[in-house]
Amino acid sequence: MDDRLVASRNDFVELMGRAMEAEGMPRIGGRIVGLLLFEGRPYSFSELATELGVSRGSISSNTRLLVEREMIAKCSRPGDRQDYFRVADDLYGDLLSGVCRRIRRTSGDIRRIVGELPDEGDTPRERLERFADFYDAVADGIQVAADKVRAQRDTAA
Amino acid sequence: MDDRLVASRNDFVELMGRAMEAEGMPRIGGRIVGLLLFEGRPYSFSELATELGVSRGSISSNTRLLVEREMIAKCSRPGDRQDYFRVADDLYGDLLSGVCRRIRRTSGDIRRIVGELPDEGDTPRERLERFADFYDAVADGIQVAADKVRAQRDTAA
DNA sequence: CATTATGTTCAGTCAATAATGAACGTATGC
DNA sequence: GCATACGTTCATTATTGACTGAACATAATG
Repeated sequence: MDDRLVASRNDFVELMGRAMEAEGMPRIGGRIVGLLLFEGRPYSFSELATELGVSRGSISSNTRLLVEREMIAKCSRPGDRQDYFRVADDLYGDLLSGVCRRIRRTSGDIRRIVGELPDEGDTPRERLERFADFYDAVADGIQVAADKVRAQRDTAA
Repeated sequence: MDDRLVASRNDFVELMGRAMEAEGMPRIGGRIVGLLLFEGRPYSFSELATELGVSRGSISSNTRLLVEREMIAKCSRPGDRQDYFRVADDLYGDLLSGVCRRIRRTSGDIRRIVGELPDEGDTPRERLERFADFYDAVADGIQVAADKVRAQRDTAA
């Protein structure tokens, strides 16, 4: 393979690793997604381990995590015992939905706390409600974006 | 202070601590913001340390970080040497702008890598461009939300 | 049945970084 | 000038969580 292409690929894989890390997930998870995205074809379990130079244990736990979050999908091939992985059909939409869910969980937590505030006295009820509203507004916005992405994909297909 | 109110406050402070941690910032930073938001009044440097039960060193580094990110603001009082802190006027908008900036940086990184791909041959150019487009679309959406939040605040005031 | 391929689990290691607290510089008030 | 209050810095400690690799379970293959 072209040297420059390899260099680009490594850059991209590392970039995705760091981006994933910033989202609070293991770096290797991002590397896996990056590799699959860059190459645009399924990779086998062992291929992932050798290509990324990480332990099989890491591949096992990270692919499981990524499949759970629907960022990649497991697929198999007739006459081949290995597990293969590819990027999920709706990777973009699912990325957004995940962010969305996290935000809504936080807003829900805030509202739960507000609900337990004493009724009388000087409480921060209104301030906290506005804060929760803010979170929900952001989640709404992202949800719209996710729907848009899905619509676009469905039209293209 | 009412016991239940104290309990709620601790819950909220801890919630903000964890939320901030999820955003890749120190937990204490979130606790500071949570306390200021809940109480709705400025707190002095020492108050923050004693109230949150953390070292003065932590208060120093975390308030600096939060001021840099414009999530809180330093304010002073005539005839008082202490530093006081309050939530920033545009906390919400700045939170969103921060997220936005991070996303655009990633999309820029992707486009830089795409720009260095060899011209000919089978390259993932189009795939990666679509990925960068996705990131930008999300950033656009968040930017809109941030503007909306600012507009709302300016009307209310 | 022995061997090999495959993926999982988990105890231990390692690295990143948050938090502490003592030492320090500076300013204030007595 | 002395004592005190305030905030910063930085070396050290503690914590967290990713990663490894060996042991394991399972299934295919000859």
